[in-house]
Amino acid sequence: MESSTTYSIVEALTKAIVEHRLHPGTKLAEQKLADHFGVSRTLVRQALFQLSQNRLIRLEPARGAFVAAPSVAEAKQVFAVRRMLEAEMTRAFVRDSTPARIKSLKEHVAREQAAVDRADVPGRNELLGDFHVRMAELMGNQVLAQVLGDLISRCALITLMYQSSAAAAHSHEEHALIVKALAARDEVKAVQLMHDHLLHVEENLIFDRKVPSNDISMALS
Amino acid sequence: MESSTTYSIVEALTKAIVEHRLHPGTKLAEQKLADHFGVSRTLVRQALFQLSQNRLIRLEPARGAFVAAPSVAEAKQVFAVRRMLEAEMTRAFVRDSTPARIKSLKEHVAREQAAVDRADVPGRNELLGDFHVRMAELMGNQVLAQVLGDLISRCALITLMYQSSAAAAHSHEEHALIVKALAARDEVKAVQLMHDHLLHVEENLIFDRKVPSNDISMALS
DNA sequence: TTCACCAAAAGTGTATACAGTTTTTGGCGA
DNA sequence: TCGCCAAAAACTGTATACACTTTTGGTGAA
Repeated sequence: MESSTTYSIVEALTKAIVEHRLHPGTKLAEQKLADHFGVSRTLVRQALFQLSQNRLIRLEPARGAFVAAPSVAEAKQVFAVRRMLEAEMTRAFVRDSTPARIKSLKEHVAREQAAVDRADVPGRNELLGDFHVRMAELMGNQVLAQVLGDLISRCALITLMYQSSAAAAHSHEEHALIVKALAARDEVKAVQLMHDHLLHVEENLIFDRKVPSNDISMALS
Repeated sequence: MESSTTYSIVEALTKAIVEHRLHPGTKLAEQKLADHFGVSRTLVRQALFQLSQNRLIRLEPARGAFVAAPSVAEAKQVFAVRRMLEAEMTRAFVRDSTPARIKSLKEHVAREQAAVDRADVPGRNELLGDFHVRMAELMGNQVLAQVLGDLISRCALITLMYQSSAAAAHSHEEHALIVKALAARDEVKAVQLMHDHLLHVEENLIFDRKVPSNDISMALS
């Protein structure tokens, strides 16, 4: 079960949504997607169902699939959960940190820096989210990494939609500070920095945008 | 999209798996399930896909669906994440606790007590898990409640499979102590109790069972 | 002009058909 | 008796068909 074709459709749509080629509210008609990908509606429906579980789209009974437009309230809730989870994750990270783990995080921050330097906005945004998933992975807890990954992809739409470029740069700086505290094994400081970092990201969201458009083929091609 | 029929199949299978009428490793053939529920394979496949996302079953390409048998390692990881999340949740709960919330938790614990008293094992087990979800819901954070609910249902198989009856009773007592600390607004103690509680649940799991059986119709009827 | 209404078009929800793969079975030979 | 292989059966993966619902577009009356 579970073909790679379905997965590739999920990937393509995810990318299109996260990169804003498909705007919130846009209807995703099954037959149009099926034609575009050259498959039957069956596979498209599987993909849409999975995307709905990822909260990237909304399924309305008998009406179809629409690109999600997460509410401000939902965004705040997601960030609240992330603060809970990541504060403790940071604490645990310090408690059994190793030179290899610190090194890996430092390398990640360096990649962020590179993306910022060359003004690679999509690359930078992806790396900024991955920083947090990376920490989870380094702790060797697959479940943690997956849960956190879900949360981050769940608010990916939000951050990418509402985060200013300046705020993104700020995020990168805070990552560097967090790694520094981790390297110093300063538990209290690291936890505090992580907590504040997530608070800052949330505070810097600008909830006042608007976007039209709805051409599926154009967005995907 | 998303019919209630699919949902009812998911419910029925979830119940059967969690209540151990379907044992880990049992194959769930689509046509047999379709016949049993009186629907086409289409709906069964949707249900199976959803169950695989809930980690209650495993989908193997071209081979089919099997009731999941979570590994010990995975169980430990799930509990680690729960400790992280719930420690902070408890902290947040104390910080803005209200008499109504405390009352609601006390009532829940009373229901647990009732289930224990009348030796209602399935009811007790469900309530023991719900205690934690209840806390999340009371905080008014839907996302938190959902994430925690997923984690709990994810290890439902484990706890229900490996938890001794004595350990379950112990869980109930610890819930009562946690509520007491919450009512007293003793943040440090409440967090400590919650942390230890989850540690105890994990420690009391007995990883040495075995089960055969594979008759789908019998398990579901 | 605006609104209500109805028929046609488009779209979703479920069942079924069919191709390709895996599992089972039965028989043959060592 | 056991292992091995091929044919059959069973099952999964994808496409298609069809019923039912929603949307659309236009017509007529207020």
